[in-house]
Amino acid sequence: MTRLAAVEDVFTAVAEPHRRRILDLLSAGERSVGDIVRVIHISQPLASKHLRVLRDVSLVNVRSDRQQRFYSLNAAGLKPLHAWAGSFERFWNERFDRLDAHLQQLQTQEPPHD
Amino acid sequence: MTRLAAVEDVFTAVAEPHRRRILDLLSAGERSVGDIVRVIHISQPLASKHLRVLRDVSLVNVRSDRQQRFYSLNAAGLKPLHAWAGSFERFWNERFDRLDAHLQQLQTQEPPHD
DNA sequence: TTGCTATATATCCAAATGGTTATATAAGGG
DNA sequence: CCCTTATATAACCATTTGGATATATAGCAA
Repeated sequence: MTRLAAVEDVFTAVAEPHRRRILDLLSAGERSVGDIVRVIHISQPLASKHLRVLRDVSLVNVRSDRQQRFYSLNAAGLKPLHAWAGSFERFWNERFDRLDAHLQQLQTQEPPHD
Repeated sequence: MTRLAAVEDVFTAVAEPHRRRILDLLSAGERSVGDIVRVIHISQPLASKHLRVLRDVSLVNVRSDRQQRFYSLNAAGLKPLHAWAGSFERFWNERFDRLDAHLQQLQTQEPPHD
């Protein structure tokens, strides 16, 4: 494949544990590369590499200040992932059993007069 | 790493598009391997390979009937993924702005008498 | 200029991964 | 028994990937 769809890329980007930890960290606010290196305990080139991946799928943004690059979270990219996983919610959430039954009733039977 | 934690495995298992399509298919009910092959349009060995991965992370179950193996969804394994992505929900869901403010108020101020 | 700091990129490598083809296994039918 | 069907596994291959190491780039300070 020449170019993966952005949504698929998000799934693979998030499959890497270090990258998830970076996103978790950034959820508390923007961080410089040096900060990330110190907190996540990975080498600087590896951090840059992972940040590049996250940037390519638009999960993070960068801001330059002097020699530093401050990365910030762009969590909207996680929405499809959350939505996809959420489409299975009824399988583990009991509340949805009721809802499913209700929706099926609406589909099968006539609409209630009330 | 010798052995990945189950939760991490779920993230990587779900990163593969074919495997997501298999899970989507199984959400409608159990399917034999042959059914999956026909619907997803992949070779039989590849289907078995992907199903093995999904089984190893307990995202699917198998049932034997004569020569056939019927795979069914075990969606509970997706719960951590959904929860993780959901922890970022406030970044794209406006409702959570209100909720955040409310929770912070509860933390900061005294509990209401009512 | 030289040198220091912060970050990105290039290069390389071992391991993992998706995929194919061939083969094994197992269950039924003749 | 042989033959077909259904599925799993083995062997193999090309590509990707996480990671380390070395180098480049850019900003700033002396």
